[in-house]
Amino acid sequence: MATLAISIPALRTRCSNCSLRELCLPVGLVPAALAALEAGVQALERRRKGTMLFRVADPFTALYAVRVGSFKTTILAESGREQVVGYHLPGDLLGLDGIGTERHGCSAIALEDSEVCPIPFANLEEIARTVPALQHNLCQFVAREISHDHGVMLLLGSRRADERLASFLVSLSARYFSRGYSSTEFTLRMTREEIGSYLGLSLETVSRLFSRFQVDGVLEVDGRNVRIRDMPALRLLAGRDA
Amino acid sequence: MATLAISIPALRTRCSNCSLRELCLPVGLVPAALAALEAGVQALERRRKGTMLFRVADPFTALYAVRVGSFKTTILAESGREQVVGYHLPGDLLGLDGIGTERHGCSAIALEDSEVCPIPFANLEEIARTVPALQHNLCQFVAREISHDHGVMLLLGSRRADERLASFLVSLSARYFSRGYSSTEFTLRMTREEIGSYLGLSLETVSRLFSRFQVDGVLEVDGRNVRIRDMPALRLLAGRDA
DNA sequence: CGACTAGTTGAGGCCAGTCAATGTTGGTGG
DNA sequence: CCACCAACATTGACTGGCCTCAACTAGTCG
Repeated sequence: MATLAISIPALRTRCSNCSLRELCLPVGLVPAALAALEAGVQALERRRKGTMLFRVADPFTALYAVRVGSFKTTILAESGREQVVGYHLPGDLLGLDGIGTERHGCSAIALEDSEVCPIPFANLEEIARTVPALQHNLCQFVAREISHDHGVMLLLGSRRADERLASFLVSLSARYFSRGYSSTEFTLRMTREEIGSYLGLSLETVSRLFSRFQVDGVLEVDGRNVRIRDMPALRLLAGRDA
Repeated sequence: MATLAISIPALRTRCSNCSLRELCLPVGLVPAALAALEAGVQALERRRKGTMLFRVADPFTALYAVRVGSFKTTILAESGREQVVGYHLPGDLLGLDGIGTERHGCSAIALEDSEVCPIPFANLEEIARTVPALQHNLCQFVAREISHDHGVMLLLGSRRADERLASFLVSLSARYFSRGYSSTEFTLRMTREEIGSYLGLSLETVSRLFSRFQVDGVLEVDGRNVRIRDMPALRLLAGRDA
């Protein structure tokens, strides 16, 4: 293609004009710091739907910022059973748990054709040495993941099935909203089985709940297209305890 | 007071001779870095059984290294329901999730009379700027917490009650062992209700399981004193899937 | 068109929660 | 010292929410 000469430089990551700047690692960095970060970030990488970005026990070399598309992260029990532990949208950072052990603790799989910015971790630490704000941001990102996981643990440990699904949808709604999309209408990128795995439920239970929510007038569901019709009711369900 | 002049230096934290050095933040630091870390660490703080070290939404100012005793960390659902999300032994770092939000995301409560080393976070970041190894260690600690939480999520999402309790005991056994204590005989510092809350089970179920494990010859249980009689069986139970 | 994947819905069973009674332990005050 | 109380723990009976198994439909792809 004649456009290739243009598209290659376009492929280079430019944190400074990235639309996700405010959601990603560069949050609040001054221009000089941004430039340093950019210098360490390589070209975008594409991943087709269903392919792996990294897998459990792979050596940890880089973090990945989701640019376009979405990913699930999964962990593997010794038994071979797999569980979804995360659902990642544009602006999210992937692979944070690898920092602790030098190896990835989970696998990341593209849920649709997607693009990520690989951020080599050695570079990142190097830059963080001279840019305290980046060091701070990095730690914050990692720590925020802990808070998030605690929320999921609360969900899995003490909520009923309908409350879990409601929480999942409310949280998803908020995440789409913060990315500039509709908070009431979106397309799920995961199967019922994957949602069930994430929420500690069987796929049949998830399916039944979608039906029930629709009958109750809380949702409009058409396959993976979801429209929230009664947000207060959904919030109530998500926030109440068992 | 004449003794005060003596007791104050005694109370000062000395990472360099701390018996927990290999489990705590100073892991692998060179002497010069250790000295810098020490300089920022304040006097030990004591907490009586049942008292709080910090509570949800408190401003985050410091990390705490457990020196003696044990703590539970709990989070609060909007409904007021409380769930235990962590069980912390000597050498563990408390409060990591506060880094992300400037406020503590959970409460820490002493399960027995305990002592902690408060590590002011502002100091820590300052030191980390000049001691890259410390910056690296800090990030690693935070990230390892994520891996740990993922393990708990797997437990809560896809394991049966007996598998959860077995996993809890195996993990506890390993943690005591790495601290130089017996891996087969220890005293639980949590009530059945707290264990249940951590594992997403009712206190009655936990109690019944302890009884069943005893009947099966896997454990010897006397209140909170536990002796593991058949470690392979316990591991088998912990590692198998539902 | 057949094979396959994803999703929906029904029937039945079991695991674990709830409710309740009782036992045990440790602390407190008369 | 003992009575009393509260917190913790154990055990039984019952129930119900969710899982499992299974059948059927719709959409997709070679």
